[in-house]
Amino acid sequence: MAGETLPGTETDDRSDSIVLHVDMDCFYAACERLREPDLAGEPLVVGMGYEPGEGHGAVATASYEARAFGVESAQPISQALDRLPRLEDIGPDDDPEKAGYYRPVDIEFYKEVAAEVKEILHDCADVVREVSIDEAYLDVTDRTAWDLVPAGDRTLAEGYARYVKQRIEREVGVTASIGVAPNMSTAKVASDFDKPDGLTVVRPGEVRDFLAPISVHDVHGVGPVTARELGELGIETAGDLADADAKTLESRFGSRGRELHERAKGIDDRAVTPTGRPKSLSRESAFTEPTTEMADKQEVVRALARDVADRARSRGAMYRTIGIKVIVPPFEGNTRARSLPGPVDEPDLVESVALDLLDEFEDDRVRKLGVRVSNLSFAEMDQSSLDSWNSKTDSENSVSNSGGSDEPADERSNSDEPMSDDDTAASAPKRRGQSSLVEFD
DNA sequence: TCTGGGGTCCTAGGACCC
DNA sequence: TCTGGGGTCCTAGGACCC
Repeated sequence: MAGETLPGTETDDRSDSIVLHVDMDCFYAACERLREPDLAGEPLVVGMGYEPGEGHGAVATASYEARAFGVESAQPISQALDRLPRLEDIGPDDDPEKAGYYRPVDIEFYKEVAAEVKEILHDCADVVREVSIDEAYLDVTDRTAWDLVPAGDRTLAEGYARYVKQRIEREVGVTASIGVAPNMSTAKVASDFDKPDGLTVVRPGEVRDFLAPISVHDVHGVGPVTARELGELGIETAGDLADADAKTLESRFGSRGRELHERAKGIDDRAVTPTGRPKSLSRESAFTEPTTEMADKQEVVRALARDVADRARSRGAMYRTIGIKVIVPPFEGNTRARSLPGPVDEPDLVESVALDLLDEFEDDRVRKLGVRVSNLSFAEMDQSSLDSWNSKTDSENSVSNSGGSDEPADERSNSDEPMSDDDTAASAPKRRGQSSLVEFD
């Protein structure tokens, strides 16, 4: 039989993996400061809807200086302005030290900066899973080791992570926090442990002790609902969760319960896999004021449908399911969807199906509408054409295509992609809807 | 925290098939 | 046709993440 089964007591040889979780610090704000260095050290809020008369919108990223005033990610912009007025808006008697700078989300620019960071990440690891514009997992097992450096008590892995961190800062000019651990979920918690500009290393033997004092709120996959329910069971920390009865958790939370239990114990044998293709594409938009006007709703749905269809086409995606989302006050969501016999790329159909589904909500007051295509399939495109739509026009993440399909086979890591044969963003993106990825951190 | 936008995954019920 | 079980697909909703 094949060797390799011999020595370890562990059955799973992933337990000595080295995973980095790289999490950019206040990424949008950092990007703004890159092109506007005077913003350094100032309270800075990046978001939408802060201009007088705009009224609705939310904070995408607040710098730490702004957070000191109580401004937080995802906060309604009105609340942010209450806590930290814009410098432009304060009166002569107000203290300018208690006001801040606001900038609109400019996702295209952030993607450019992110692309520079990713280039470094791909250079530093064989497998990179990009989670979002500002976050990625790296499997660096083959690039470094858990061994201690010769005359010290630090690991080689720590040195390697420091090297990645420094390259990002030196070559791009923004900072990242990095968590190093034997698995993804622990690395994730570790990167969060010492933000900003942090580096936290959790060695294989230390995982459980490291996690134990962490609040369940900070366990990946635990949101407000689960945290509350766990609280009712007397489970407040990851340690409590790790010690909890597996059966109880599973009966109460289903398969997620088991997963959370494992995570809390520091067990996570998922391999770091490259970013896959998207499963759905959607676009949504909120009304300034909830409306019952069918004509208004239809107009919005038409625009969203066109946008989504454009985006699907530029990504080479065909869709089999078309759906809408209708949010009615206070904040109740409704979804409707229709599947087609086979995958299509037909913008007119997206529009007509979406409008059709909207009819059911003719009489409802509507706060927000969305259009979505899912059940995606991708025409075979060779990597170079993927890269070219990636680097020009239509706005999409240069992020998500780096993975092949699901087959692990195809190594494409060698040839540094022909990315740069980019023929100048020729056709101007017509009306690129300000997509706005929020960055929480 | 009265609430912006773009995603993922899971569950549960019903239809339908064998 | 009163009646068991397994599988798959579809829709809707919910929790969560960034």
